[in-house]
Amino acid sequence: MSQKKNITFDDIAKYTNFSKTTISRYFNNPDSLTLKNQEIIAKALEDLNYKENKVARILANGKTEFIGIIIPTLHNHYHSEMLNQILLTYKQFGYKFLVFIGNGEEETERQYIKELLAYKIEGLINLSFTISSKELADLQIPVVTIEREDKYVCSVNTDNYMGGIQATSLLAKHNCDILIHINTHTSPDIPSYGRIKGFLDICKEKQLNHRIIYKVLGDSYELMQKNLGEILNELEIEYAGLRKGIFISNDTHANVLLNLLIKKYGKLPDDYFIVGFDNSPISREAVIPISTVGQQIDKIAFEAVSLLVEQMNEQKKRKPIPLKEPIHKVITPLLIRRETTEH
Amino acid sequence: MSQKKNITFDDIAKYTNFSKTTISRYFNNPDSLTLKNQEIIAKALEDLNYKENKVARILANGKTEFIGIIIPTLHNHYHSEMLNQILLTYKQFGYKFLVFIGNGEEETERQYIKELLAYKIEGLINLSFTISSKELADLQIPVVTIEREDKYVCSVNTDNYMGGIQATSLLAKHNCDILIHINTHTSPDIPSYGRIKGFLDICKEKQLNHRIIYKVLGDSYELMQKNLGEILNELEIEYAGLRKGIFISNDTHANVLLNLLIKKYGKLPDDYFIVGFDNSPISREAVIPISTVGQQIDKIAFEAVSLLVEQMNEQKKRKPIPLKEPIHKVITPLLIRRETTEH
DNA sequence: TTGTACGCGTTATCAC
DNA sequence: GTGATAACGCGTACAA
Repeated sequence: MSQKKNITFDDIAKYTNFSKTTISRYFNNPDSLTLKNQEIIAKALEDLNYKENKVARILANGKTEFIGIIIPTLHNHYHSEMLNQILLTYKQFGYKFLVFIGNGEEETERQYIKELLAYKIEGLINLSFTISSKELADLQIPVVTIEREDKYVCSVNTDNYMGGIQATSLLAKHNCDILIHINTHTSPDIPSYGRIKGFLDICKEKQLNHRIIYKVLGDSYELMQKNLGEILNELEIEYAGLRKGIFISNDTHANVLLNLLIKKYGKLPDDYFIVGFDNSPISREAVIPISTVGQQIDKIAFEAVSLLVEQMNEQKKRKPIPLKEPIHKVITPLLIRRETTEH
Repeated sequence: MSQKKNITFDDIAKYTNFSKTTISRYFNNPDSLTLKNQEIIAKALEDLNYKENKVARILANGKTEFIGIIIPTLHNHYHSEMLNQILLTYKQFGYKFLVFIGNGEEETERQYIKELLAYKIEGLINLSFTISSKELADLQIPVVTIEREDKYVCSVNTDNYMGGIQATSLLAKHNCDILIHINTHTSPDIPSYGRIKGFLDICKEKQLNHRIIYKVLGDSYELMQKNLGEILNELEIEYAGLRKGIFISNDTHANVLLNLLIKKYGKLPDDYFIVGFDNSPISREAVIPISTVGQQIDKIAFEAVSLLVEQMNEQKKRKPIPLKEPIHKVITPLLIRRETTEH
């Protein structure tokens, strides 16, 4: 009925008395046609209401312009904003994104990667942490990881070490008697380990009294409250009367800690100084705006796609020269001072 | 060099002395082969390290299994969580998602849709509000919209009217002297208009003293603070000494309002009752957990994809029967009582 | 159960 | 500047 078949180059060729080849050239190298003929074809496209079919083009020239993304989740602001910024690069680079949520399930993610390869993605951006960089490197397509183990593949990461230094230095500047870092145990292979190292290095360099509390705080708000409540009780006893500088794993945790203090004291006590990490919305939206170390997500995303595009372009050459060593880019974080350190 | 060409059905056919057809059948209808031959082919796939090429399959059978998504932004929790839940449906339905961030730019979004059509998406999910449902209906592919004007296309929306009723009833139950709804002006075509209507209907039904304040609160935290500060000042004067029940457009705004009150009084005054909307993380993470109306994002996402899948399946039949009328599904919101109403 | 031949809608190569 | 023809890799009547 009205379900007329799609218009193809053949139809246009017949309609205009050109050959398919010429129609193709109209799209890919219009200058090789006379202006007049360009107009004729342009009109034919209008008349017949032609719609391009990039699937056929892919099969013919092998370029999908697809980038695959594996991301563990979108539940937290960091990940959703990163995806946001990655997707926005379409405007600059023209690559389309096929997105999968990995959820930390290794076998599932392996399956997703297989599916992505079946769709002939030209490159992969991986934010998930389950699959080793060795395995990713074996995929034989350009790969860029963000903020995860990256020994064998290209990556873009925040300069976590610098972040740790910034946060710790800020606390040190306030003459805290004890500097405390609250975090989970982290492997030195993971970029975020740098935060711990930065904290330790500054403390040692300045010979500051310090302590690291390793604890898994949990996924739910209730668990975080419980666990941080316990930590807080301990700190209150152990360091009563001392100026406490606390550098905590992220802003969500910082906010929980802050709320516990506010509930107990009605305000942030003068002997507490808190710095979070991420510059996530909660850090501004908290009752008392929280000082934090901001990751430049837009830059990270842009660099990741750039790095991938470079490699994908290399792949398209007749004799691609593979990278000898993976490239690791590092983006400086920004220290943001708010009221939890400047009261 | 090591860049040997991709293995195709032809290679496997030669290797196994079957025909291409048989190899194809191995994938699409394995039971039509003897078990022994299945094993032979399976082994050959291993030996040659075959990787499937779905692009070629698309060209041959026309099924891309692509769904396009246009989403205005991922900056707020509602949108990123919706995308999250939509992407997760891959496990159930197998459709892959091509995602574009529209950013509210009409012409850009039109461009994105064109690109999606060129990749032969089988259906489109639109969360953006710029392009009219009339225009979307003309695309000639199944479309489902979420929480936007939907006159001419299928949609899934929260039952905003019910949400308005829930929030207002909760405030009414607390014997507020004045019920206030703070929102931006909303067209009756938009689902969220139901919140306003629900508020009004309950107020009229119960003959409650009420007022709606229409105001654009702004995008930045600072602007919201300023605008809500002004509104609050006015309320404090106008309704001094009265029990004020405030139903406000969303949890972010509710939190700003709450923080303003806490800063002024050190606690939430007894004569204030606040209900937000969305059940976004901030509503639990606020100093005083905020009562809110929670949208069931997981259900909305699932229903949206289901609805789309049904239509896409219909399209694949020999004689697709188009829907006479667009289907509009409605998901009930959940009232969540927290401390801003239960103090 | 298996094979032959052709189609899907482009691009690439080589002619003219 | 333009055209004929062969890829690209798989699905599918139809035939055997």
